[in-house]
Amino acid sequence: MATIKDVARDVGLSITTVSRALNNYDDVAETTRLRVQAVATRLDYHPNAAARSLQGSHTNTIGLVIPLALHRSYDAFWSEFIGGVAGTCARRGVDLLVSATDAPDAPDALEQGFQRLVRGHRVDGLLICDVRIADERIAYLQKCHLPFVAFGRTTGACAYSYVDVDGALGVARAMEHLLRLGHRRIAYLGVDPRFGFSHFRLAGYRTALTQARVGCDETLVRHGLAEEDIPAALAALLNLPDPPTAILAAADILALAVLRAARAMGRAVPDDLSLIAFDDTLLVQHADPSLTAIGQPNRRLGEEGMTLLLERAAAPALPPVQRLIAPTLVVRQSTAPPRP
Amino acid sequence: MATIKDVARDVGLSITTVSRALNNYDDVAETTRLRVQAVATRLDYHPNAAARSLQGSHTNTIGLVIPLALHRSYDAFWSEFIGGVAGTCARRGVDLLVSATDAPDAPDALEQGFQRLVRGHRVDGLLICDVRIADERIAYLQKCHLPFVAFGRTTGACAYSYVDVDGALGVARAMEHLLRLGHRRIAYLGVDPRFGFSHFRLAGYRTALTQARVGCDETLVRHGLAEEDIPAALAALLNLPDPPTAILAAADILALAVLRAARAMGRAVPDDLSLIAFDDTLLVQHADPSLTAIGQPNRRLGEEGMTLLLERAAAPALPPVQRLIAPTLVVRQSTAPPRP
DNA sequence: TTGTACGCGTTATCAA
DNA sequence: TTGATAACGCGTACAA
Repeated sequence: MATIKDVARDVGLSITTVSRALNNYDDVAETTRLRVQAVATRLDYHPNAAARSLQGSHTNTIGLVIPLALHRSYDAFWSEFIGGVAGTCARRGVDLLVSATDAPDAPDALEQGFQRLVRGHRVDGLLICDVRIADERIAYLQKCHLPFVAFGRTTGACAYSYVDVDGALGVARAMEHLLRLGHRRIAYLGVDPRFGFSHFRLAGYRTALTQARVGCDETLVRHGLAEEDIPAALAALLNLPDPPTAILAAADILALAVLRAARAMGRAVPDDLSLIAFDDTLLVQHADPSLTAIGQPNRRLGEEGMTLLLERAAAPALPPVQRLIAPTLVVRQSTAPPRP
Repeated sequence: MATIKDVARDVGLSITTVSRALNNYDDVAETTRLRVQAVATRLDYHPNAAARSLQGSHTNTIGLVIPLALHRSYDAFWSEFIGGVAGTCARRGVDLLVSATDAPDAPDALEQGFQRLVRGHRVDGLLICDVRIADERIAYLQKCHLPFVAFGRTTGACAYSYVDVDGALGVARAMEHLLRLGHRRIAYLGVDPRFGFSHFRLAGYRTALTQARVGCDETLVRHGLAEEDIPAALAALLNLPDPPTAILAAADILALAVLRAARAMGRAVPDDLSLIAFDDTLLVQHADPSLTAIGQPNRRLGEEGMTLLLERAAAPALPPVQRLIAPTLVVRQSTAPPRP
């Protein structure tokens, strides 16, 4: 592979001049620049990235930290998100280093690969995903003074940049839809609230009921659920003295499980029971009946996160930006007024 | 950030000794090694990756090239595949550089980012995805003498390493299942056969019929289809004088469209029409009736590809390995004997 | 067993 | 406008 030295020898100039010619310095004769460029092209010269980052102070590389055990690995979320991230990098000509590390609440999470990235000067900035409501990586990165953007947010107020879905707003819109239809007994089924997104969705549910002056009946709230817990949870809800007429399932997989369980129990959706899903995936769209759902723009989340990060990597002094993306409610066939 | 020089000064030894102590050379006193390690830890020293790759001849980094426009972005394929790739890298301590480039048949595909990786010495090896039946990247990489593994394969016989799904075998198993049920008129619906996977699935269909001495009726074959073409294609097939009794849809999205179109035309699956999908996604499993499908282990594909590549990056002289992964047929509710 | 000296490919500083 | 030289951090012949 040709180095700058080969080019210099071939064109009969010093290494210095070649470097400046190729980097568009303005103190080099135009004819010289042309000669140099011609030779560089002929020799198929490309600057060595390692030498560049060793000499300069930046690497032209950004790190993306994703969980090793991909939750939501069953749907298109990560495909779309990573597509957005990688596409943005490609357009800007930055390289993308992907590091899959253990879940951030694992005992030695900080010891994992992602520390290699920051301490080995591998990257100019980091986009960290799967942020938990308490996440020690935030403090660590702040201490390192490495530009970073979080996808997701902690609960504490803290001055760092993040992009996140406004889960509470999404839930609020869903609740508003149900309330307007006339529902007053609305149950909430969710996954582990230690996941940031789960936490904020649940919070949104409670807020929405309070603001609507309906009041939040905690017997209608079940979280920490997995798909297989749904039949029992639904049965318990429907056997209450004053059972819910609508259900908000804060993950698409849970919603589908509710649909199946309801059918097995002889309840029709939406006639006997309205149902809304969070996560507007193909699964939800293809269900029968198709489900009313809260959707988020996965690809755009990746794009926004990376755009924000690239700005900050270029100008680390920029103030933090905290951007909440509003989800959309898509009304389909699974919601209707409650039985009179 | 601490460099090796800081460690050397602090421990009162030369840079050389520190380097050897940390890299486990055996010509350094054990007590010295311990002292050095203690100081390195205390100073939070981590070797600079750029300096290492500049000095040595390798980068400890592997490149993954994915299409910029992710086909199959609607399902979990890329999530799972990338998860397998990234997990394997993480376990081996190699960094993963992801490059999203335009589709390989774009006019300037080779000019895209992925050339930066190979010519800028950014990586020790490359895993390229979305390989077409004719793909100029193969020849280019061979010329560069850069270790690489393809996910997917070209049609021409060529000595390079690849991992791919044995699409023909998958289809053969599906056909066998249908033939055993008694079907003789089996239609094939597929996407653009310029995609390698699509090409081999179609080939498997023809081979299976020939081997079963049923003969391949080309009027039952439609390819280059998208989801929206399905209603018309199905109508045309069912209006044939001797219509098919079973359909093999070589992509899950197509299969679901067939299911909907059949229902709209008043045909019951599987009573009037048997249906098999290729790609055993959640969508297919949750369909009603659930679909018999050919599945591939997406995560394992990523793991196998990266494992193969890491072997070759470590020992470039290793002979090429071409590994075909056998898909699995999962029989569900959408297949039954034809009406008598 | 340890230290000296050099080179990897590049850009920046300074002198010509 | 151009060139000689140093520096980035590390590994490694070779010498001590």
